[in-house]
Amino acid sequence: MPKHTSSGAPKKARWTTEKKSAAAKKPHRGQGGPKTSRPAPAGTSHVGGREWRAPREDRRDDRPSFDRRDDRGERRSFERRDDRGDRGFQRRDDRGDRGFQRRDDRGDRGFQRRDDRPSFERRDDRGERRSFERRDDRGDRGFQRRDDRPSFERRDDRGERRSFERRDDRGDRGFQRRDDRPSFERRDDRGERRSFERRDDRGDRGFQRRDDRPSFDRRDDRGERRSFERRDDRGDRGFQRRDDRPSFDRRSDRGTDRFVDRAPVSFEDAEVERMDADNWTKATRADISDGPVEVAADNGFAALGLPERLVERLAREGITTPFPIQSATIPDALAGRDVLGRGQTGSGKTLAFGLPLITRLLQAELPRRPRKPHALILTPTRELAMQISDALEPLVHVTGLRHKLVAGGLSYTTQINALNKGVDILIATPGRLNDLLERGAVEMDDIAITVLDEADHMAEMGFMAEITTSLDKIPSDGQRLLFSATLDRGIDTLVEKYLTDPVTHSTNDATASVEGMDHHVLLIDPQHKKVITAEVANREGRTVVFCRTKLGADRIALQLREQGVMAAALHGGLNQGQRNRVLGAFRDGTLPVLVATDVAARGIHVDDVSVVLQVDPPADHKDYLHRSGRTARAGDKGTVVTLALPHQRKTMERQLKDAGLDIAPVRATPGDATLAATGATTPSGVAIAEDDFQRLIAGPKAQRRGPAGSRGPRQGSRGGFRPHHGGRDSRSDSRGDDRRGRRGDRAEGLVSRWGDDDRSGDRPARRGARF
DNA sequence: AAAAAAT
Repeated sequence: MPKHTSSGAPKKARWTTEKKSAAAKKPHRGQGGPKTSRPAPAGTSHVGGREWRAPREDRRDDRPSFDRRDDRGERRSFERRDDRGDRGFQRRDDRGDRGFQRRDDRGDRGFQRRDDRPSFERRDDRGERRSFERRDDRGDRGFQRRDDRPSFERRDDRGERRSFERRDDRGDRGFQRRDDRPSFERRDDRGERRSFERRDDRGDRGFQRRDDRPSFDRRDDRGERRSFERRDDRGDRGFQRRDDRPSFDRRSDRGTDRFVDRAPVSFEDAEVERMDADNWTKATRADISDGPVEVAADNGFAALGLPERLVERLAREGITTPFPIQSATIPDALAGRDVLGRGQTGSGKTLAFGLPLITRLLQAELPRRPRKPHALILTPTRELAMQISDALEPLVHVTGLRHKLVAGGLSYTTQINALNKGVDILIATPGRLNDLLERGAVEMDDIAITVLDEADHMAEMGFMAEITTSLDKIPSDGQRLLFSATLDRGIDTLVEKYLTDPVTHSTNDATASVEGMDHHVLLIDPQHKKVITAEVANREGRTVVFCRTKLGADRIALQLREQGVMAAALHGGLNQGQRNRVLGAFRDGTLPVLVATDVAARGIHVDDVSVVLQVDPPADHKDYLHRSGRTARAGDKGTVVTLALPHQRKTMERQLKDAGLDIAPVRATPGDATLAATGATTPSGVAIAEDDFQRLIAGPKAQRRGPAGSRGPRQGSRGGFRPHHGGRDSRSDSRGDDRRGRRGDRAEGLVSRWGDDDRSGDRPARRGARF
């Protein structure tokens, strides 16, 4: 029915394609139009006036695992108990609260929920309530899973057994889960410890908390000091665990055996690695103890109607003049309108949606409620989610709001705990978000603002089903912001389904982003690819090499190292710890060449990438623009080199045209002048020692024990990776009081350095670029 | 093909 909910645009090409493929995979389910009717009035401020959605049924059914845990209380520490009692009450309140409204609401949501459960009623209800998409989605997912999985080789192996049961009785999952996840318990332990530590910290932070103590909790969520304390605690925790539940330890150890090919063999190693990964947002805490900052009378952000606190915080970093995309979208977004924003790569889209989002939440003064965030920012990759989280952190911080990063590869515990405590802004990747939704750890009832970053990418096949799963749970009267450097028709389905009377802001043409760049398309012979790649990559400054596959990335990185160019691969086949370390090292400057799949194609900001080298041509012109956009950020210069084999020439020419570039491919051979013109030089040819490389990207366990194979001679705690103390380079920190000093010390790991260098005020050239 | 959840 509601096919014409929103403005015009009746094209359904994408939809059809998607439908087709879904139907092909899952023949038993019919097709249906997009559901979600959006009765919502357009363009009004929803946030303030919005009623709280009646949550739903008792959680008990939905989240057996939690209840179970509660029941099991024995092991719980004291803190835990307090915690529990606390939570118990809250929950009950919640429930009671809902009592009345729930009924109204039930038709709406209560049932949906039930669908997730294995119960019978569900079937009855489902037919109607359930959107078709949802079903397709589900079937789809089942299939996709299988197809998709191969790439996650490891998981495949691991999941083998499970996949059986899983698939057949997905609804049953609740039960299996119980058996399956001993590790949660362990994590519970971790959680406990944290609350312990928290206490110690409390005194520490008394000051900042006065307002409504966002900092305390937020920090807690982020585990900021964890890396710090962890060290002291480590042994401790080990013991506790052993005493408490040896059986679980054993089990999980067994579990990690499946990671045969990887360094961490023990559970502890894996866990430490996880924690490390989860740890890296932490270093970016803003320091609010700094004195007030002059906000110039002509501050452009103030003029846009943003609150003083935000304006001041931005000014503190030298950000006083909004970029075009920001000037264009912020007023409309502040007014509560749905926005489609297209701004060139590196043009500050994060702030364009981040600032109005924060502002509106601030104005709305929504009560913070467990598991019910008020805003959601969805991104296609974990790294991007982290980057956004870090970029917004200081702004969220000064407004007393809380945000939380919810993404795969990071600990569930911190995420769930944070959600339970109440979070305003959720920054998420689709998979983990859906996971947490299924677990009942997060609910969308109170989401008032939704942002889709890289929206066109999210609208592509592989993502669509997953994001609609989440988006369908969001009240339809909220505000929605879709952003990307390339917004094409692919997003029509999304726009139609989820946006109401959107305003489109397109600053420049999508191709304007390429202006600061030199583009070279080199026609080469296959046998020269390896050498030419090395020559182009061997230069001053940072280089990002893009290739099509994960194996390709690994191989090319290896080949580069063999030729004397220090390079490391970044792709989704690595665990999060590895991903973080590699990207951290690249941001850091310790790794000059990053060889990445398209995981790094969008949104990732690294300063001073001088060259983007595309060893494999991009899939389409949009990818060309996004990949290229890793260089020449925020007005900087950059070079883009694309290698094309003879048979790829035509494709490349078309892409260049579509991208609006007037570039002709030129022939190139190793050592040739064309190459030199791009800054290429001949590498030493002396292979980089594997040890040196490993040290560069080694995880914390390698620090303690050495690499998996040669774990004999100890390499001191200063293996280059984690200069825990000292080793602080001179970068950054235009403002440094003792507090920052402390933070710097403990945040020195490569991993936890995200926005750090970006954030320093002494790099005017790139000011604001990280946003 | 990649990405996004894997206890």
